[in-house]
Order: sequence, then C-alpha cells, then structure tokens
Amino acid sequence: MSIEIKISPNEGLYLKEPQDSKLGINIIKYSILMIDEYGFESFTFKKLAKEINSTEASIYRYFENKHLLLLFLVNWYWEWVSYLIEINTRNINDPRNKLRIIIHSFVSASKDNPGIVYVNESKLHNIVISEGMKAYHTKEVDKENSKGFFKSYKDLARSVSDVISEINPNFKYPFTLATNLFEMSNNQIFFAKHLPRLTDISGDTGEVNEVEEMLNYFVEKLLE
Amino acid sequence: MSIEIKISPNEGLYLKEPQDSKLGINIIKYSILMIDEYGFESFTFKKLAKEINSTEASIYRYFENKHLLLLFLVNWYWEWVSYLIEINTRNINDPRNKLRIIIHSFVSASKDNPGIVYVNESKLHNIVISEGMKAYHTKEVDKENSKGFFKSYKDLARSVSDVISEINPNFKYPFTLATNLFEMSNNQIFFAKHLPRLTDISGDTGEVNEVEEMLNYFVEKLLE
DNA sequence: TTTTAAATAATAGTATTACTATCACATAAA
DNA sequence: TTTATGTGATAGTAATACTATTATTTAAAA
Repeated sequence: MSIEIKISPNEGLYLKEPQDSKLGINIIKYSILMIDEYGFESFTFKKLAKEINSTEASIYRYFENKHLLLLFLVNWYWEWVSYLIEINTRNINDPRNKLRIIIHSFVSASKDNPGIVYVNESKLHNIVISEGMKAYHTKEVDKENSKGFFKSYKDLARSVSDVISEINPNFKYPFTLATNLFEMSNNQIFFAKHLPRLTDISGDTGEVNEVEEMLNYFVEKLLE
Repeated sequence: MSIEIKISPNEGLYLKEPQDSKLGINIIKYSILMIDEYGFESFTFKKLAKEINSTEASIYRYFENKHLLLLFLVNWYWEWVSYLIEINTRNINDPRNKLRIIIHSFVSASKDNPGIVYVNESKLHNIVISEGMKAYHTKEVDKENSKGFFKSYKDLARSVSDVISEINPNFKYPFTLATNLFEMSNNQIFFAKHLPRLTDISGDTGEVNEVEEMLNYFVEKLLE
C-alpha cells in the first residue's frame, strides 16, 4: 500500500491537467530536468518535445506557453512546501518551535523528502532558487494575480505570518518577514553558489544548513 | 558652470562606450523608458531602433545583446547609488547614522536627486525593482562574474557591510544583511505594487517611506 | 466487440526575434 | 584632403513562439 498525494496548482495555469496523463507527466518531469540543466531562457517546447519524443503542438495542448509552465512548477513547489509545513508542524503548539520547523521545512525541503515520483524536488528547488522570481516579475503580473495564479504563495505567506504574529503580536511586519524568509533564503543560496562576495554563507558545510541557522538567528533577533 | 558626473560601468559590458555619442546616449535614454513601459521580455533592439530613428544593426555596435544592455543599466544604477552614498555620508562618523543615510540614499534615490540628463533615475529604479534580478539570474552568471560584470554590486555590498560591521563587530552576517537590504527593499516595493498580500507595506503613504522605516527597524533590531 | 470519442503524432506554415554581413554615405580628426 | 570612424540602409539567416490541419493511435462507451 502507498499513500498518494496529489498537488494541484490553480486550474487556470494549464489548458489540460498534466498530472492525469502520460504525456502531461513527462512534460512536468522533463521540463524540471531541462530548465534546471539549461536555464529557463534557453529552454523551449521544441527541445522538450524532442527529449520526450513528442511534438511541440502536443505540449501546447497542456500549457499556453513556457512562462505558464514555469508558473505551474513554481506553484507546485509552493503547494508542496505548504504541505510539508502542515504535516511537520501538526501537533506542535509552541509558535517559536513551529517557525523553526517551518524554516527547516522549506530550506531542507528538497533534501529529506520522498515526494512524488515524477517530480525531482531537489531540482525543482534549484529552479525556484534560480528562476523562481521570473514567474512573477513580468508585465502580466497584475492580470495573472487577478486570476489567482499566485494564491499558493499568498496562502503560504499568510500561514507563516500567522505564526510570526503568534510569537510576537506587536511585530509590525509579519508578511514582509514571512516572504523575506523565502526570498532571502533563495537569494543567499544563489549568491553562495554564484556570487559569493554578496553573502556570508560559505557553502562549505553545505549552504543549506548555514542558511537555516542564519534564518533562525534573524527571526530570533527580530521577534524577541 | 555645472559639474559633470560620469558613471562608468565595467568596459566589458559594451562594445563601444555609449555615453560618448549621440546614438549611444539615445540607446541608454530610450531603453530605460521602453523597458520601464513594456517590460524587459517584450523590449527588442528593433523596437528601440524604430523609436530612436536608427537601425538594429547600429544598436548592435554598442551592445552585444539586450541582456548585456540590461546588465549595463543595472550596473549604472549600482554605481549611481554608490556615488550617492559616498557624497551623502561624507563627514559622517557615527556608523548608525551612516547606515540610516545609506538606506535613505538607495530607497529614495530616485525621488530627490538631480542626476544625469539622459538617465531617468526614477524609471531606472523601477527597472531595477522589476527586472533587476534578471541581470544575474542566468546560466551565464559565473562566466560574467569572472569578467567582473558584477563588481559594482559587490563593491556596494562591501561598503555597506563595512558600516554594518562597524556598528556591531560581532554580527555574523554583514554581507547578507547588506544585500538583503537591497533585495528586500526592491522586493517589498514590487509586492506593494503588484502582490500586496505578500507584504505589510501598504503603498498608501508612498511605499518608499514605509520601506525606509521598515528597513531601519530591521537593522536596529538585528544590530542592537 | 464494435463504434465512437479523445489524445497524440506528423507535418506545415507564419510572424517575430536575435542576430550577422555588406555597402554606401556622412562627418570629423589627421 | 586623405583617411578613419560612425551611422544608416538593406538583406539575409537560424531559431523561437506559436497556430492549423490531418492522420493515427488509444481508450472508453455502447
């Protein structure tokens, strides 16, 4: 017996649910591998089609364009992190403890989790670090936001901000701190890998542990 | 009499110094206006050429491609912020005071500064907020970093981190805090404008002042 | 088991993007 | 006044980002 989890981002992101067919699952699986390997700009539906022995036109039946595919993947990641946070903090009452677990959940998410067969969570995390912000830094952000394409991230931010407010109800910036934990974590991991002069994270001991420690330190200082 | 400032990003970013000719200056001026208005992805050299009554081929004599043009603009911005910080903190000795001025300098940079005629600093700031991270979130970041294309940002981060270390020599993350001040500022301004559920910045009183206050609050808490 | 519907593959085609190359002309420095 | 140098005009190419059409396979319904 195995328990199946299905993570379902907003329906408007795709033309046809990719997680329900062989081809759709291949699109998800190999787009993650290819975006991670070659980067988002040089990733194309044509190359993906070739990789999975399909055609461009077939992929276009699932996703309108590669931007929406990226947004789908990033949403999938946010949903997955939300799921991890939920199960990891279940039955934990102390909010400080909760926030520590939250931080561990998203920083180490890719390291110590089984997950879903067709999603390489570790590579998806790399994509979120390297390309994630491109999912919302576009001229269409307002239109897409009104369609609910960022709901997953907003829900996640809200649940983290609730914990922050529980720790210190007088703290004026719970949402900012919540989103900044995510953005800062991704940024500093990226810097440690590519622009080390911009960070104190060395990457030697495994940047992930260092980042986790750092985020906990920041949180402690800010909420004391 | 007027004093002329010339801001000069790394030479490798362009094929021919754009600030030395009419056409080059037009490229800078109108690329800022057009990227701000239409966004980076739908900005092309062809459209720019049309706008300034020149040709694609002529623009390519200045910049290899639009990515390097963006990197040039972002570098220009960093150099400009560095310059502002330098003149604004001159003769200030107290490092806490210095850091406040630094924060004011880059958050309000575009608001209260004369600057250089062919650069609309306010719109350039918008570009840095909306598109800036695309300048380094690419697969070529390591190669470009080795050519010194990010030196301006690194120097800026170093000078801010020095002030942070002066305030509290025991603080373990001066570089991380320095870069996070920039990234967080840009991010939260972007969120306030487009994804308000992700931030506590309202944008009502002018998000810039709110952000400045918030950054000062964070710094105070973290360095006390 | 056959009919029918749905999904995919194969192929072709278009507009735009991201360039490169060549040549002619204007302008300005030697 | 020669000679660079910069710019414009024009053309062309390969790749990208799609759309459309038809044929074929696969799966569900009768």
